[in-house]
Amino acid sequence: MPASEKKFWLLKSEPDCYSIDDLQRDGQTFWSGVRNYQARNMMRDQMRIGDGVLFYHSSTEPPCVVGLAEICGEGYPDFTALDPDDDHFDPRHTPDNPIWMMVDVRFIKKFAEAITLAEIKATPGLEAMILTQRGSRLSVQPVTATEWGIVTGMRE
DNA sequence: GCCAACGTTGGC
DNA sequence: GCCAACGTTGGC
Repeated sequence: MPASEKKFWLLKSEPDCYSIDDLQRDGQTFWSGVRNYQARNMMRDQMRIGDGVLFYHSSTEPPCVVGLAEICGEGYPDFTALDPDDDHFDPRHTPDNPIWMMVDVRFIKKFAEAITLAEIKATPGLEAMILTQRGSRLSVQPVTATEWGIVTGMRE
């Protein structure tokens, strides 16, 4: 796709649940279990194959961006919502009326040294990143092309 | 483990 | 449709 159409995202995951090492091992995965409407809407309406992804580990010490990935499959119903035994089961979600969506994500690289949240907060140009905003809990966040350039440039 | 911030739920 | 109560997230 033309560079101007490429979008960028930050995806949070608790590494105990699914880490960058898991993604490196698997090559690609489905980004299931998102149960927030704002995040759902972005996955359903805006993510396109080839979009860039900052892979972020949350609830770690320190929390950090640990590598890069890309969108390799566009929004489709999250089948984990159908499974009563799954933590993310939602009885309102049915095959005919799906509520929750997921995308596919492909591994690109793991940083030799993770970029900590503190480092990001201290970097000029990243003051407006959603990640650095107080109280920001969104697990799927848009990242501007400028922010993407600055963050990825920190480990080149 | 604490707790601020936020999203969701449900009574009215 | 308001809003208090509740549950969750996630940095610290």
